[in-house]
Amino acid sequence: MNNLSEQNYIQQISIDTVLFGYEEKQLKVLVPKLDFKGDFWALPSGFVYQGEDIEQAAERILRDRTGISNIYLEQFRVFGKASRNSMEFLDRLIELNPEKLGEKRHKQQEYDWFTQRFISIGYYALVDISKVVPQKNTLDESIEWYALHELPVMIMDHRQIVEAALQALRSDLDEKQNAFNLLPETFTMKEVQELYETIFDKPFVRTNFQKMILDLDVLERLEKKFTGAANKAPYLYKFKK
Amino acid sequence: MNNLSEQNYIQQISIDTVLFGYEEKQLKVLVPKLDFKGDFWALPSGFVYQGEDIEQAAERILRDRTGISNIYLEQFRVFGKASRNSMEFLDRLIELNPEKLGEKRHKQQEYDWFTQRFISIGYYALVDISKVVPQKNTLDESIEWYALHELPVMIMDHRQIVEAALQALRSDLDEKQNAFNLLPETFTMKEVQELYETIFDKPFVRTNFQKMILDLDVLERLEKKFTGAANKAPYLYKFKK
DNA sequence: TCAAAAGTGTTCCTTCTACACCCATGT
DNA sequence: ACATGGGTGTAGAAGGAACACTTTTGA
Repeated sequence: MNNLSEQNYIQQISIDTVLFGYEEKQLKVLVPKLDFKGDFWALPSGFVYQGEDIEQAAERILRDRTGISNIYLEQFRVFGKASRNSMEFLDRLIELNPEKLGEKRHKQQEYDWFTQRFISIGYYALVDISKVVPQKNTLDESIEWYALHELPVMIMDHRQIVEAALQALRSDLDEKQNAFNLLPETFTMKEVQELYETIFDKPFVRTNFQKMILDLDVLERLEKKFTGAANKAPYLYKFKK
Repeated sequence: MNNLSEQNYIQQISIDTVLFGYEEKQLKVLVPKLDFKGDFWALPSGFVYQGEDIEQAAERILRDRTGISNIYLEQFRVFGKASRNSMEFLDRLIELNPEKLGEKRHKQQEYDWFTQRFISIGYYALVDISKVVPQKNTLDESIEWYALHELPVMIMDHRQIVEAALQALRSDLDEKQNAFNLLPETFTMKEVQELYETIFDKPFVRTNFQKMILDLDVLERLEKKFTGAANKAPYLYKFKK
């Protein structure tokens, strides 16, 4: 990778993405860990090329980490405090990794690039977690799904960004009916209910929930799913796209 | 004013503001007209200083045109298409104003600054229109309130920005109860109803509207307002801040 | 035939809508 | 007194919550 400041990026704008997945009755967020000493976790982020729509940039950033195109995306907020830069984080990174991050000339340029004040555009994304094979990029030591309640401590304001993304998801859900993007192709009503209960962190009454969802008229009923359990087989549904 | 590119602005980021006012049962938007030949209207816009929060920038831009601080502001969307630049507009401006916009050296720098691709952060703002004395800045020929349905043709995508702002206002209104920012300190229930009818472009039933608004529990009832008309005097209300 | 879970129907209650009614005001 | 517009109460409709009932499945 060339020096970042030489690449054709727009200055001082970053994209931060919060990719939500759903598994084992938990909302999860994909978080890479940086390949440096010191345990640094950071949301999948990146910059915008001069010739690129911001939405394309967000798609690209997520495609690089998931291998998936056409991820469901929503822009939810811009984080634009003047104090918003990564100097503190970078200084600590350098302090803990003196061998990797020497004082060479081009490193200084990278430092200058990264420590600028950045205005970050926040996107959240929803994906069928089973479709994702998380991909490390060159700076990652690892990349993992973390349950919302077990998120690692992240750099800068990334924790608040996740929180804001969750709020946005909750308030978008009724209108956009986008939660189904977190489920596989087909699913049972019980799975939908558990998903909603997870997102809103509250229980729903089974029978009323079923009516409420079916009244949305966005699901198509398929064949029954025989699980082998000694009870009535539930219908499978799929989301009418 | 110095050359823009020499000022301490963040590159390629602009703030576009849609300032709503309310008067004569109409929603109005404050739109300056540029002091050049050719009838160019543009939303109040500006750039972000390096040491400035984006919210501060939006406040500053509106304060410069209205003289008012503490305007009610909501960030509503980022416009970030790669094709989003003002080259077409600027070329026409220069073509029509050759005497003002010669080919001097520093003009070229201005040209280069302005024709960059810009990512614009959209804010809408709500204000008591009677408090505003619109202020031209150095580039304005005029600055006027235009009713939503009588907006002049604006440059670039500014018309779509207004449209998006209006959508955002409508969808925020229930949750944020921010419409009262468009009214004076005190107002009657009828005025509130007319405002809502204007914003949503649909009628409300008087008696039910009154109950609905009072149930919000955000208004304080004051003394009656005697208009001199031969009918019961309505109460005045003010917004519990 | 039983337990467990899924699907449907029914009752009850809250909320919303339409409208009747009364109240205040100046002529 | 009465015309006009403002404020409140109420009956009916609609929608949501709670729960009873039926169906399906494998043991």
